[in-house]
Amino acid sequence: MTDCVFTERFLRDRRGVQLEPAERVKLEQSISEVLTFQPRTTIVQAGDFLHQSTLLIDGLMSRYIDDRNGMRQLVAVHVPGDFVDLHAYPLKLLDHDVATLTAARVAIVPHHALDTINEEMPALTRKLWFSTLLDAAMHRAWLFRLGRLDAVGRVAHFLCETNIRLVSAGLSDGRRFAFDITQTDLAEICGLTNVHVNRVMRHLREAKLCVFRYSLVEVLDPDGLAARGQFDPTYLYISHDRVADLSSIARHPS
Amino acid sequence: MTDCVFTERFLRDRRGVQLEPAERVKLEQSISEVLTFQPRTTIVQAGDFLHQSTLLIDGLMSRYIDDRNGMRQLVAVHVPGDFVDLHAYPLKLLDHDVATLTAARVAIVPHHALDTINEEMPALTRKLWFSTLLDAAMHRAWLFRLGRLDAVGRVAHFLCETNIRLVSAGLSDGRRFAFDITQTDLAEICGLTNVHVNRVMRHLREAKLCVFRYSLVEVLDPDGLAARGQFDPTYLYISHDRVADLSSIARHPS
DNA sequence: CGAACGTTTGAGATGACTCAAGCGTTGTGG
DNA sequence: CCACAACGCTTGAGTCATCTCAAACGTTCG
Repeated sequence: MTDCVFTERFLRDRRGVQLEPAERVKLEQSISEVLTFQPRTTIVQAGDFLHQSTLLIDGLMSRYIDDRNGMRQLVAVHVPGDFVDLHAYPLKLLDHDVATLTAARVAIVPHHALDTINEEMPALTRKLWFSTLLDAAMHRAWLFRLGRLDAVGRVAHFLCETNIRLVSAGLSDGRRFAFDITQTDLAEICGLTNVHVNRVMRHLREAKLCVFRYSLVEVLDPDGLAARGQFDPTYLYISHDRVADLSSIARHPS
Repeated sequence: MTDCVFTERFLRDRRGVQLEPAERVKLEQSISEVLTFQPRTTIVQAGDFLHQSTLLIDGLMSRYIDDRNGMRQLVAVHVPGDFVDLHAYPLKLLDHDVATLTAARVAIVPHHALDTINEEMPALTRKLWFSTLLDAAMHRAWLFRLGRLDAVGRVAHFLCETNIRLVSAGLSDGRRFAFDITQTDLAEICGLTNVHVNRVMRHLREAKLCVFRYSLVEVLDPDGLAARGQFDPTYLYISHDRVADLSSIARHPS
């Protein structure tokens, strides 16, 4: 019996797509190897033809698009449990780069294994499909953030999103979480300059909403931060019962 | 033999996912009805539980998120051939609204028909999956646009994208296309105010890059417009041979 | 200890916004 | 057929959020 340690966090707490035990075993058996990468390592370049996808086990990863002048826009940040580039399975090549932010441990899933799942396990296929659409839903929330929020709102919204995702992954207690990225990363996420992100962080600190220092995010006022960022977690498709837990965790952190 | 008039444009010219005749027939047979909507009609509200998806046959549609103050951010614009809310099949409920921009004719595909495809036609399922990931790739291009381009660049980028998509759909000759949306729509797409979009359009006109008037977009200088918007169409996954056609069409419009 | 990197602050420039008004076009009812 | 309302487009003036450039400071690591 396979020990399902690698896929443990995949689709955890997501509405209506809990994996059946057999599905989880199948997925675990689809892993060909487990690799460790250094921080800031590019693992996929835009345009590469891919024969495998990457499930993040530990650490943080990003996906990004660079412009002609070396400016960078992050289009996703990935936390443990995310199937980072599963979309490369139907797409075959990507329109963006994929890199680690921190040191990261990942499970490699060859596309021929996904072919087998696609042929033989339609229900699991639909759950994998769901997981790529969760990323698309996050893209849309990011579009809202960039298009309609001011600088403080954008950072607040992003921090709320990350907090909830990390609670789901068991890596935040709803009030504090380790988050080893720089203010420049935050700028590339929120479409701002690093200088302005610094001023935004000071504002959030002085407003007693959130402190981010020494790679640690402390959410002082979850409701206030969510209000400032107009954050509504519906798009994360967290199970209803789990959402209730999250609010209570945020009020009474362990 | 079913006449495949409704799905004709679906995945047309997309790299590596041409539909087999049997797949096209299956898809066509999955359509339960064909409906016509007035302009500016909301057809799905965020949070609705959905049992069907919508394939756009004629007209323009949009997907959008509204903020707390009535500001709106469009997250997608759909052209004929787009399977507008296919992602509702795995997701079951959406995180955003869906509405027509112009009058629109759509084909309705019940989810139980997609269940059959999911169970019996894994190759077609993967192509449907691909089509939802194409939308995700467009989301990412939009994130780049909002995060890293200035106002003129954002509008230029969007017009380039729309031009290429409409060429693929057979609705642009690469130089001119009918596009019945307002400057306020353009503002909600590009994260700007309608007043500023007006100034941007004047700039594009005076720079002899593009004129948008009377619901008609005229691309005066395709290469110049693409350069101004840092537009690279790779993310649209257009077939290679077709891309060559497009460039030549742009140079010698029919 | 020095180099590299990330954070913080200041001053000045600028792109986009807000508010306000006028204009053009379209559709409708008297 | 005209009048008017509704809507979208255009322009101007002034404000403000964010950017740019520059320098200093703190932290980490070899």
